[in-house]
Amino acid sequence: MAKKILVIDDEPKIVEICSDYLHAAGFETVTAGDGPRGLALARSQQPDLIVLDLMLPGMDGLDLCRSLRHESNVPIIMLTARIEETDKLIGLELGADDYITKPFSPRELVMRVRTVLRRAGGDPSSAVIRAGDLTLDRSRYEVDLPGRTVVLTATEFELLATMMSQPGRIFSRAQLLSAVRGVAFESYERAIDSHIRNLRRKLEPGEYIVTVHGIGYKLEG
Amino acid sequence: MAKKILVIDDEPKIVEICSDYLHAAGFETVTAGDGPRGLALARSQQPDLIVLDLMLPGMDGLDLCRSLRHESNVPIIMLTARIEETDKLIGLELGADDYITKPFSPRELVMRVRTVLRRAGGDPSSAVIRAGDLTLDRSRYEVDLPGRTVVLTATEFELLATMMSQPGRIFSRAQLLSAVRGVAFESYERAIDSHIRNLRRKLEPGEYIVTVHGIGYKLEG
DNA sequence: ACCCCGCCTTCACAATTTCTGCACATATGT
DNA sequence: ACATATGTGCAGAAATTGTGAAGGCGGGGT
Repeated sequence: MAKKILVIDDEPKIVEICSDYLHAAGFETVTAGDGPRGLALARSQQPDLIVLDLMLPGMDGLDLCRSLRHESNVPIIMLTARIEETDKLIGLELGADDYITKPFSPRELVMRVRTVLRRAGGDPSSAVIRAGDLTLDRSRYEVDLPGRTVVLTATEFELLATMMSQPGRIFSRAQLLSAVRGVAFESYERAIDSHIRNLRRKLEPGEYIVTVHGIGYKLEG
Repeated sequence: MAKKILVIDDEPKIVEICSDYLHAAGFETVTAGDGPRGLALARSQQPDLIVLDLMLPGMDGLDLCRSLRHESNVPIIMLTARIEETDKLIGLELGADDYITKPFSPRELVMRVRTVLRRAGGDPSSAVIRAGDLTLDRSRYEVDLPGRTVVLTATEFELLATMMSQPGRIFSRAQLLSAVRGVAFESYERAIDSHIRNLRRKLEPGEYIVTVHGIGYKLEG
């Protein structure tokens, strides 16, 4: 299946060129000319990668990048006008996966897109997972939320990690159970309810876990 | 002076990507495509840090990791395949300084390399590790804490040194055992419990060692 | 060679933490 | 209002860790 790339830039020319070359390289593309529309498309289209201009009218690319990072782990390639800005980007630890300085050749763009996709494409379980203002660190077995660190039990931790790996996706109790206890584990599915409750209590007053009546649970997203 | 990084992986593309980004980040790099060559380079080049793929032709990455550990204290970052659902502790069983799951982003690699180097950096000449209140002196097999000096046994010392090398990071019993006994010695994992207990008693009344139920132990931090 | 002593390992059992299963109260959707 | 699904409190079950004690092994001294 073709990977979907979202291109966000205020210069129609740039957008068109990027889109054309990415198409030619076998990618599906979606485009936006400003920040707000880009953010909306990122949410509705769930692209596999985003190419984002640093300078945008209406919403700064920097803010947009930060917003996007809060909701998903989608790979982002930043387009920057100057080399100096590049240093800032790295220094700020924006969370972009790569950057390209303008002017750039379309060939280079395609190459970078392929490269980033190859190594960042859908990795559900790295040591650190972020979703919204939750940050989960496997190597420390801790979850940070604004202002404090929460200690979770192993089961609660795996439960949260599973949901955080794909914010917004709905998981059935059976799926959550197998994620926590390994495959084919016969048990009372509603034991999950108890763990969800304990998790919610520890995450208070935040409302992170959403109940989907009749289906299961999901992380807000 | 630029730090020298040795990258060992059988996939030329991976090696190239790592090498490029490390170069861009100001490191000097040396590369090897298989285990034996990697071991030889580690000996002849004496790199400041090694990035090592877990899966290698000719010589398993894990064996190589152990061999390297026997000869020097060079920091090692392991590259591992995607974590299986059932194997939530794969990262803890490696006995390396850190690990990264593939696919990974270049910023993540560079960040981890910097972190590990900073951790291991200190002054190589004085075998002293500090973490919070604790100061550990390898040349004397002693630990200083506020107000007094405690004498430890060899096992207790290595145990504490391992945890102090990365405060806050969790270590499984298996990992602590291999850190203390060199390799993954087949032995009763809960022997670690006894040493932890003895360590705690000697460190009283401080609460330095934290139990993470179902996972292992870690140093506060 | 023999004994003593410190250290590591192992075991059995107690203490503690976490998980599961229920019963019943609430909430949701038709 | 009815049928179904979810939230909650709790107690027993299950799993994990803490602890004290005993045995093994090896080094040093006699």
